[in-house]
Amino acid sequence: MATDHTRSAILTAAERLYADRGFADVTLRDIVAAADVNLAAVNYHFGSKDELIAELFVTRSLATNRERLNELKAAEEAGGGRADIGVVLRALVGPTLRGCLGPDKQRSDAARFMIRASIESVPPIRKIKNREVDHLRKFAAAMKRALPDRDEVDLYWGLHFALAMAHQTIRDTERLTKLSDGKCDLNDVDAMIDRIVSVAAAALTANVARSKAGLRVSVLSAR
Amino acid sequence: MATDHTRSAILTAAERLYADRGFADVTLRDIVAAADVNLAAVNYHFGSKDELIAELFVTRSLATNRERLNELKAAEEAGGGRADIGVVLRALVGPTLRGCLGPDKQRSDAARFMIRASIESVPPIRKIKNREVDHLRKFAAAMKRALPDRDEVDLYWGLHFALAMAHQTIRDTERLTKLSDGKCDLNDVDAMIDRIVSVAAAALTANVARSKAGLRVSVLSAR
DNA sequence: CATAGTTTCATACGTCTGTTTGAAATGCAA
DNA sequence: TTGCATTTCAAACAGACGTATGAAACTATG
Repeated sequence: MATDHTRSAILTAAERLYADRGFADVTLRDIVAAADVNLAAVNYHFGSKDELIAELFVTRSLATNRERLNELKAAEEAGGGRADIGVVLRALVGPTLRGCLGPDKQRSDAARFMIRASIESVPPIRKIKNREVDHLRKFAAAMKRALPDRDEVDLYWGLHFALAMAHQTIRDTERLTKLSDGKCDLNDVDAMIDRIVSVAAAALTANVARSKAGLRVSVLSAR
Repeated sequence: MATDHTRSAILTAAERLYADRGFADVTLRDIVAAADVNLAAVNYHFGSKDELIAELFVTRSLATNRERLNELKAAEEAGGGRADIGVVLRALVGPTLRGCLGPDKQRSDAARFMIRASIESVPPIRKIKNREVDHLRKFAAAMKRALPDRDEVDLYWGLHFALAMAHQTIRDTERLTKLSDGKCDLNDVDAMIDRIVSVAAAALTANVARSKAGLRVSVLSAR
């Protein structure tokens, strides 16, 4: 009651299980067993399984977005209303990557839960997820401020690619580890963030002098 | 019998449904309804649901890998045993991207099925998927031949990022379309492949003159 | 045509799912 | 304590799932 122990035990257990095993493989009975509460407690406290998932998602979604925007805002204020493109991208992918791969177990569950949610499309989440676009628009705007001369479409692609690299890196660490025989160090989170940000930033800045057509042709001609 | 109509109808319907809606949401009853065959036909022809999925995956996996390797081989032979890095990356991501987003409906189902399979980790597939690493090793080797001076670890990351951008682009076309208000054209598949390949290639070549440390610091200092 | 082998079909089985129920337990105010 | 509201609990529910069964329909060989 005071802290509603049962309720939060369910949330914690559910988040961890969903993060570890995905939505499809986890049943309410798994969750209540992990939380050590009665089966009916879920429906009593949350109404339904879907509402439990939805609550988990909105909570974490708001937290992630807040963290990203704080980092962005701090950077832009420090730069007098404009931040370097690398810093903008870092604010975008940093929180999630640090969360997923950092040492904090609770944060890791939370971040990995969000990755699952962004991949496995479960009905209660799908409805809410549209808001994410509004959130990303703020980053697109910051990127535009960082690179005012850059074609808008390039910026959207850059943002898209940055998120793609971050998500795939979290989701499929196993394959990269195997492929590289462990040479790609996935424990050094900061180095990894640097790598992703620098690739995305390079894609947006390296050839700003060249024309778009020139870039295209140089690749096309290699076919 | 002659063509085993029932068997192939099941395969076709299953592939389309799994591609559209994912593994979790599709039941055998959905599949047999779409294929217009009897429920028991699945177990009669394939043994079990898992074996059906496995057959689907193995078939498509082999086909994709063959297509990629053909493209790589042709390019390397044309270049006297060595292909430009852009061409190697194109052979890696091209077949899947063209398959998923191209006009051919059957191919699109097949490619999108493979994307689902690479994301939603269902037991019958997980076991087989380890072979993919062996397949990717061949591309890592080709990349090494294209860029012999480049640090091995950078190449693995580059390969990883190229696949990441390709997969995310296929999986989440909706978000990018919304974010860009339709300005990012996802129908022009070739332009999209160019974009992904050029970003990945740029990440691997643009700063070959600079030291790795230099690149890192330039980004780190922007924090 | 008759017969053996293959394929289809309706139907049912057992299990697992999310949800509901009504009683028991608990906490707290008067 | 008594009384009332909240929370827990064991048990059961209806429905959906993958799978199994045995009879019917079909195909093709002798």
